[in-house]
Amino acid sequence: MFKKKSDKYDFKPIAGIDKVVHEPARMMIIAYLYVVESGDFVFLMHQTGLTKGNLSSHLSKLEKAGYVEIKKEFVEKIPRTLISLSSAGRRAFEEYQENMKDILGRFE
Amino acid sequence: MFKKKSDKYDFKPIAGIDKVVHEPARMMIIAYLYVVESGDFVFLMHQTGLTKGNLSSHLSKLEKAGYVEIKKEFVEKIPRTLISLSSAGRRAFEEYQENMKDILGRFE
DNA sequence: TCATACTGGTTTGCATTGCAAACCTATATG
DNA sequence: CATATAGGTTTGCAATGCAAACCAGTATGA
Repeated sequence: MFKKKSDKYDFKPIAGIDKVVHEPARMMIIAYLYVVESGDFVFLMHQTGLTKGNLSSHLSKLEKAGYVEIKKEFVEKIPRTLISLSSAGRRAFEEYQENMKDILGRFE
Repeated sequence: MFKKKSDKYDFKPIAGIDKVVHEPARMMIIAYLYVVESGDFVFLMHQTGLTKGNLSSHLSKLEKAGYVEIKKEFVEKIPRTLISLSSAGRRAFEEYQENMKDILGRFE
């Protein structure tokens, strides 16, 4: 997304940051999924500290962006929502990291 | 803001990110002011690519947070708005950088 | 001289968020 | 069978980001 050899004092690229990832609540979700590969709804709720309503809507947003895959399965008649990062989500998060590091690196 | 020796897989601190700095438009503004010490309204408008309405409201928000100081002076009868980062703003930005680097550093 | 345009902003209005409370459905429990 | 609990989704609201509309002062020009 950013140019490789960007002008050190051109900060306009900051405006192009991926807001789906940038939002802290979603960043937490993505960060967890990035390291654990897959987690269920309740796990994510506890790890992130988000309320369930909040978590639910952020997951919807991530799903609409194509960043997570949501599979609902039944375990002993109890529904279980399994969430995992899609390859697009993984890529988006890695790009986000690069962009942020690029920006932050300019102040050293 | 974050603990020094944070658990590598505890991402809750992400939720504590300073949203005043985190918002891309304001991050641009702060980034410029961080390196140039002081700039006027028109300069910031061009450097950030923000519309003036947008810039104006973000500056108000930064001022209310105590992150910038705004001085209005007259130069040859023409009003000139000079904006500079306050020490609190400078500190906030540095803390933000540390926090983000801490987080991003966990995925290497 | 009065209108017209430009510069430098601020305010207003709207569409989009993030958030939690309220709600829904299904299973367990007294 | 009432009531609680688990696992989510939907609803309602307050706060945001954004640009269009507005406003004041200065220069231009017929």
